[in-house]
Amino acid sequence: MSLEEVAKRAKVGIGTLYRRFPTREALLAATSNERFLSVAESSRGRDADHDPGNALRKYLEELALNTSIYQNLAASLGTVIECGTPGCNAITEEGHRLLRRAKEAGVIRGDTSFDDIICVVIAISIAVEKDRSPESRIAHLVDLLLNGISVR
Amino acid sequence: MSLEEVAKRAKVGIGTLYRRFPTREALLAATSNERFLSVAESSRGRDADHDPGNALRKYLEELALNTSIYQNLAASLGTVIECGTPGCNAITEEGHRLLRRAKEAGVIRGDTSFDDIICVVIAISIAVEKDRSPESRIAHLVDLLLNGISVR
DNA sequence: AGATAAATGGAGGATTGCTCCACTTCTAAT
DNA sequence: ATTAGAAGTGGAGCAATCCTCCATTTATCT
Repeated sequence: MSLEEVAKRAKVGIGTLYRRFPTREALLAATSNERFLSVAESSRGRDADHDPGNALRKYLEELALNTSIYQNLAASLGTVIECGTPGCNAITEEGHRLLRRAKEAGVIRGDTSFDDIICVVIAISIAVEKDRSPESRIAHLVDLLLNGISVR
Repeated sequence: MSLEEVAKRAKVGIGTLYRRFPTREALLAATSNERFLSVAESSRGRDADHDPGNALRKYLEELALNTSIYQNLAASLGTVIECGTPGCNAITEEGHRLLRRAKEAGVIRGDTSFDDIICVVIAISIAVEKDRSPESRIAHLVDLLLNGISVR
């Protein structure tokens, strides 16, 4: 979808669109803001049950699901997530928090970074972007991330 | 890099470029053909030592490394790899073979598909695309894929 | 040589991104 | 109510790129 088309549908001029959202990423971030806020919020609620491993798993699944909804969001997630909207900040903070707690609880390897995780969420989102109901595939891929493909 | 620029540097007209490589992916595939052939070949040689787990690991590392070399190849790897050049076919066949052997040897989960693996190779390649010497980061991410982020 | 086939180059239409500035609307001070 | 200045808006238009189409050149065959 071209930005001219976006402007037309929003019934504003292309100049106005560019002033409000200087980059495509800014527009995507704004579009996903509430969605991201709600992912972060429901994750915060879940953590109350003191199961850091499961909380992390659910967070990853929901983030991947919400990232795969808008075409082309997945590929730019790395940039989008750094653009400072409340939703992006909430997602980032919550991710770091979950990772820290999971490490403290000893259920996650110490050498795992938030970047590692975002990298895999991007991959999962790209992979399922065209699926109609991607939930089960996402669950499978998140499971691969958590447990690896090796037999235990 | 625009395709006009590619044509100019190759000293052919833009029409000729398009006839020989109808899509960007075809051009990328042709560019990477020898590289992919050599990855597949060295992987075949390695398998002689009857360590399927290690052979798979090396294959993944080399594929990710060679995919991250050309800017923008990573994001289209899924399409590129299906385009039928000898290199792409060799990579695909070798990947399936390694996966089958590793499963037979009981070192890889049965529910892991070749698509799952390409998906993660894409992610890894995108993540390290801008790194100067990505080898160690690739090794880390491949290790995450193989062993998961959970503590064992 | 002449006819036919194959390959080539690049002009040009279409799309999209993005800037710039003439114009409109709002704000607030008198 | 008037008006000067600030803030906001719209869209014309340039630049970049993609890709098609066909006049021309080059190769091949008899």
